Amino acid sequence: MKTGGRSKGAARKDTKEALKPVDDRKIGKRKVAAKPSKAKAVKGKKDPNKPKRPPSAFFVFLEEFRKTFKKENPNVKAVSAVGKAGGEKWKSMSAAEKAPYEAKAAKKKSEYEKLMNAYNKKQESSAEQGEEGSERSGSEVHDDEEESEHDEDDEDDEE
DNA sequence: ATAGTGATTGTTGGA
DNA sequence: TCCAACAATCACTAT
Repeated sequence: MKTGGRSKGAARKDTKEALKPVDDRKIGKRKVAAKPSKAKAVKGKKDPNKPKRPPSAFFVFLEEFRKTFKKENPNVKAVSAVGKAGGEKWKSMSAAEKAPYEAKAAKKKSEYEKLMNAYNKKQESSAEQGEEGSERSGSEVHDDEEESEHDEDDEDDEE
């Protein structure tokens, strides 16, 4: 039944280029700017619910890659080495290989949205409501391996 | 001693 | 629409 349910995926070829304004153009140093967090955070309020950005598929792959890389190169002590090697390999991987990583990344995003929801709710609700250590709610997530990834659309459309 | 840096790409959110 | 900053990691280095 994918004849009718073909909403996203194809038909976005035109915007594809538009969506990709930068291929590998150096916009500048993406280095993280000053981080007045820790030192300042100590004084300011702590945001235990502050959801950090979900790791992209690349990071998911990188995490595993790091282990392998370090395992074969225990002498390498440069994060840049793993990053470069990982990035190179990542580009070498096919969409099919990245699929599982992307799937995981997709899930991470789902959780991120959920965390954000709670984070927003908290902020909107009240600054303090007595949850500083009063986390006693059985909100155990069911980590079932039930992924509904059955939307394998076309993957051959890569010029 | 603390925290910032270096390098990778992707994702997300803001302007 | 587009850009910019940040996500992990780990040893080193600067103040």
